[in-house]
Amino acid sequence: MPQYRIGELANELDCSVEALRYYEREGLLQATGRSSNGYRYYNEAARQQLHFIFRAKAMGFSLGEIRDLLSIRVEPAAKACADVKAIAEHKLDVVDHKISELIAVREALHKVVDACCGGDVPANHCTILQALETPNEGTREPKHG
Amino acid sequence: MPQYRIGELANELDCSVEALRYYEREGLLQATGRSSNGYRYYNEAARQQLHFIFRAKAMGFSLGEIRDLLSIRVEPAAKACADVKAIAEHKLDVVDHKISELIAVREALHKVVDACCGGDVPANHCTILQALETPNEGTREPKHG
DNA sequence: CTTGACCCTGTAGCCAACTTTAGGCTTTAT
DNA sequence: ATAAAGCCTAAAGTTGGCTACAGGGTCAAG
Repeated sequence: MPQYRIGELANELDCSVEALRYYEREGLLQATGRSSNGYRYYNEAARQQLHFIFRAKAMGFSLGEIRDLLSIRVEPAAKACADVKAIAEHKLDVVDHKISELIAVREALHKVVDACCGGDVPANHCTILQALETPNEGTREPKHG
Repeated sequence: MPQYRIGELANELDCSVEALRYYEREGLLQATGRSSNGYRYYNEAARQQLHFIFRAKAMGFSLGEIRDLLSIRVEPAAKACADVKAIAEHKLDVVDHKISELIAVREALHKVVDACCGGDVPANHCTILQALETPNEGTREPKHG
């Protein structure tokens, strides 16, 4: 059963030592124990828990949400599958919402960029600036290509 | 020509008084002037500039980028249309990148949510937790359809 | 025996875009 | 006359997820 010192674990999972200490403070990952000299050590289970944390982070969960997921993971019998699914579904909603907002932004930017002549011409009549100034929505139609 | 006190302008454009003072400190929106009592006042041009700021913010520009856009707006003859377009196109790239990242996240979440029974059953074998634990990437292919 | 890599704690700093707090004027309404 | 509402400045606090620093102990190599 391998044991890791904090630097080894950080190295192996490609994060900083400070991040691991931070996770400990935040209650996401306790060290397995301390050596007689006070050094933290971690076992394989801790390594897997850290892996779990990174995977959840990559899915867009915040550290707070990950803490919730971890509490379920540690004591899975106490919580229903539905609870986990609810957390994931909520996050899915949030992500969907963000995506649709960003798509709206992209469309607006696209219109505005398309409408711009982009020439080496003073920006006196730049349609991007105009588009941002008009009190109504976006660029309606390019004035002259 | 209407003049606004800071609270009136904030009210009209639905932001906080503090935000307006912050924009002033950050060089985004100077008050038109000060009354004898020291109160800021704003004219219509200032109101439009604030409107510009909000529209740009809604497009995903940071305050720093908006400052750049404003400097162009304030002195449009000094900058070419191409400069403005470059800023907007760069932002478009950034937005596109964010969108594709979020779509990847959404797909991963979707798979994981779909695979979960979601029942009122202890989470011992919750597929979401399992997916977060598996050492390789994501859900590759459904095990059995 | 000393250098350097590694570890410890605790606190402070970073980023953006504000918000809050503290302390103090001015104006408006009663 | 007074109280509420609105304005002023300057500075500190907020959020999340760390990173950096100060000051010091531990440990293997040369």
